[in-house]
Amino acid sequence: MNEEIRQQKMQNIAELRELGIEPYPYRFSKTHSSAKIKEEYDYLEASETKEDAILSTAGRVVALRHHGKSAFFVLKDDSGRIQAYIRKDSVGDENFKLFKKHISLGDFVGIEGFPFRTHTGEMSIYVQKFEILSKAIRMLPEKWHGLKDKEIIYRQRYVEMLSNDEALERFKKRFELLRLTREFLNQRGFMEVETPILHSVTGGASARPFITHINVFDVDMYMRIAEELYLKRYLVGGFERIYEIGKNFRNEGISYKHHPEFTMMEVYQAYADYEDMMELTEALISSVVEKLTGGTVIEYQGKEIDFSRPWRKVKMRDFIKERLGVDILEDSDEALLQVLESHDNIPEIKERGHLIEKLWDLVEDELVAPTFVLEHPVIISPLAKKHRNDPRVTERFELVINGMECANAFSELNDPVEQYKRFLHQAGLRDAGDAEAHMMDMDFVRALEYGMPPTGGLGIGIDRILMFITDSPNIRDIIPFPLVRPVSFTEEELATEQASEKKEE
RNA sequence: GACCCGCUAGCUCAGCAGGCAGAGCACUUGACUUUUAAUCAAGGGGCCGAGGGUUCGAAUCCCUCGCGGGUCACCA
Repeated sequence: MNEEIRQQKMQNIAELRELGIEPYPYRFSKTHSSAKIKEEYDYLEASETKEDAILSTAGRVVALRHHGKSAFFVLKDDSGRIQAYIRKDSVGDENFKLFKKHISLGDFVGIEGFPFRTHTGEMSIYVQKFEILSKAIRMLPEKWHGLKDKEIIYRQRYVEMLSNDEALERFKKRFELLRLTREFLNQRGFMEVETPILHSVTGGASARPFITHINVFDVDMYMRIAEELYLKRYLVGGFERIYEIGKNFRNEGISYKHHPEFTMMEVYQAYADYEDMMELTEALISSVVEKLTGGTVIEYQGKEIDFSRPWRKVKMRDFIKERLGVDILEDSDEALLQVLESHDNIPEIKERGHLIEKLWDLVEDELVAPTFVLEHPVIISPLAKKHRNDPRVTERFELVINGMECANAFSELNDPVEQYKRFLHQAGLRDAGDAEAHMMDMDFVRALEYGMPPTGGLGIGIDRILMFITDSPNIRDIIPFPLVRPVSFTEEELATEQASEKKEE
């Protein structure tokens, strides 16, 4: 970074200490957020003051305009921005000199004063006292264009948050979504539970896991790829309505819709089936979308997406047959492969399940509005119950929005013998080189042998839903601290080291 | 993993027929007591991502590497 500016900042801090002013003090009594001030004194007319309403607020200085014997500055806090006005005759000569010399863009400042509205109508605080709360050494990104460098945005998200107001709002929406989801489920009588993240056998999804090592047992373990199998153990144990919101880890590629570490919400309801889960999905997602965007029709990357209920339902078999002319239940492997070849989309593993998944991928993009895709074949659904009317398919659905899979649910398979057979088939695929096939989980089979009630289960990809709500083109935009390739910090260390030596002097 | 694009001041970006490294904001100094992308005057600031090559001369052309972005492939 700019060494000259850094030196100036360090010099500035040293001077403050000489004046007996601590640049990093301990606390400040903040009575009002910026938003609260604007709300509470909204009635003030232009040029009107409210001198008897002494209040205090604090935030980061994000704009500063000196005018000789007065100055305007803007404090940013987590509710917004508020302008402050300071003048020589309001704080005294000494304090004003201190302000001019030692308050810079980027610093945290606490102020006390009263609200007023300027001639031009801007709600402001007339500063009577101010206090340095934390000095910044680094310079803020440009005020007008904001921060645009994707590398800084992803690697130093805090810089994006502090400089681009939109970023703070985007992440507030993320946590608001989590809050609303919990509220919705709690209201329906679901209890939030937790399951392990370190698994000796991991399952519940088709994915490559991360491998880690536990020293006390001296064995490798997996980071979970799904919460599913442990949540169902709760059902065996006697819980009836549970959910978990947590991180899953999949050691696979990164794309605009894939991130190795992502947030999944899974819900399980005893005595329910996939139809009930469909109702739950529709109700939950349309409710949070409406609360967070203010409507049921959203604009996503210039495209209109309508979340109004009820959502469209298509059977996987029918949709593929309609678009590609091939029947995934009746036609031979060769016939399926032929269609894939004609679309230049040949899977590495030529097993029937993979062929079906590949065929689906070809048509999935056509679904823009939220659509339930129903009745996946048994072969690609090792944890779902067979359909009550057709043993070739399962009672399962996936929710597709704008070509992206956002939820997955089924009437949970609870027949232990059947589950064992399904695992065996998957184990066969693993042996044949499919690294994403499910692992045999004998403890889970044993759990089912004790009896699990008929259960509806549902998983929702929280990040993807959030992409639509915030109109974000890339999943990394709504993951606060996305995975980045590690880099060295030699330059940063050197600069800080020099500063620390200077401080010792 | 393959292909394409990018990397120049703290930030946003020019400069790429090869010829002294630029602007705006930010920073420093000064003026200014209702500004809001404040204004005015003066000034400082660069390993042009790294390394190698071509050339009298490279930010600019070529090669290798690093980091990032996008598209495709695998995956939710």
